[in-house]
Amino acid sequence: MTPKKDLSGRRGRGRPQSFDRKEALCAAMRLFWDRGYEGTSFDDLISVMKISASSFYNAFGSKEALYHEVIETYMSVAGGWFLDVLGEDTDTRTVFQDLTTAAAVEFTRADRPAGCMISVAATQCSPNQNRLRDLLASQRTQAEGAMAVRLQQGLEVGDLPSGTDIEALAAFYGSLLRGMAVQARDGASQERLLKIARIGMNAWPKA
Amino acid sequence: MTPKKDLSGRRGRGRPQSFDRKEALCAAMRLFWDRGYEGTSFDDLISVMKISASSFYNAFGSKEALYHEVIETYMSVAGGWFLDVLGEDTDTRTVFQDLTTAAAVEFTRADRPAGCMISVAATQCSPNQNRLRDLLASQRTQAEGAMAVRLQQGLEVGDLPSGTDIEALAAFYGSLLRGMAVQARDGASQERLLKIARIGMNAWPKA
DNA sequence: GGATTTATGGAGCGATGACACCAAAAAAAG
DNA sequence: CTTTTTTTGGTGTCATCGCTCCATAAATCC
Repeated sequence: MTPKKDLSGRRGRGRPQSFDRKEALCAAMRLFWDRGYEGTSFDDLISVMKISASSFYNAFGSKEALYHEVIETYMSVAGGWFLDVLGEDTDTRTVFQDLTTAAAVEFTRADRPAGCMISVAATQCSPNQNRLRDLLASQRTQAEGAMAVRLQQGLEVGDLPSGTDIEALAAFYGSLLRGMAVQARDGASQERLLKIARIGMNAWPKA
Repeated sequence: MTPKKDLSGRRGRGRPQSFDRKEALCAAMRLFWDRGYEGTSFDDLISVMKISASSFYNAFGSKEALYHEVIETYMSVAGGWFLDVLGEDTDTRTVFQDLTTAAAVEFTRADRPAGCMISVAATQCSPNQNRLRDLLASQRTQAEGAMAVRLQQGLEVGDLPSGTDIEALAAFYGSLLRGMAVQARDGASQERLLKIARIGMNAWPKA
């Protein structure tokens, strides 16, 4: 019988929100991106979001609910390049070349935390956070699935040698991207990542 | 003027330790490996180590000191295969082929947590743990350095085309291994990792 | 205007985190 | 034996965690 509070920030009757929901969400994203879920404390969150504890729960429900929203935001904003590149209208090899070089660039942007928020998140965590870990793992798997789909198209069009193991190739590029994300977190430069990307393309199947 | 308590478990005068230090260390390793530093609570630790809080501090000093010991243990025990393979007396390509396939095997052993404890650790963490994060990052860098050394030897012996960018190649295989470690954590099978390893060897420089 | 609805500020809560203290226990040294 | 040294069990501490409650403020609806 809970009336299911509306958290989406719609305008209506009562007192209006005194902060910008999207801004707060982005601030939270940066912090989660940098420190991970467990490494980000509640107090630090409301501090960078510039809201009070009550406003926080009123607007976002809970730390975990906020994190879910942040992931969605990340996927559509900061991680949007991924699906964009996969959707490019060129041959399959060029798509993956662009994918790896774009990763090198995106993982080392000065205005954002290094690496990919999803790739490096919650590979180890306390048992309380197992649900979150599984969610992130499934996001990673989905990303790989999207690559596999594009590769499959390439196979059908003849961009790849028939008999190519699509799943394996997707897994390879998935591994490479995740590894690059970790390297970026460890401080690797863009040039370094670009070199890795270039070498990674040498593994592209020969005709 | 602190007398610097001896924590190494030597035998001497007083009451003897009622537990096996190495066993406790290995139990701690498994837990840290599985859950990471911040994800592992003190109470869980002393529980799997089967010792009391006092014994814990008496024998290991602190949670962080224990973690450092665990890392050393990991490097010499569970991660020993890495330097072993790098030290193999064969041509450079075979060494790296063995390295990637060994990683696929070691990352998916049924008797241990999946992936590499160092590769997947503390890429995101709270500011309190920045020192630990930097330590782990430097361990990862060192591992890559060891690969670079072996590649350089290969270059000098003629196993690699002259002009090969050694640092970049080491970075590539470093990325690949880290990515494989994350995949393993996400539940990838050994077969899958072996395929990734095989594809990764296609990136090996052509003469 | 008053009633209603929603957001805010501030104080505080229970649980858990890592750790400290101390008296008792168990060994070697004399 | 006594003394000395070290480990152990049990309890307590202090900070932080994520979260809740409540009175008040600010908007809309009638």
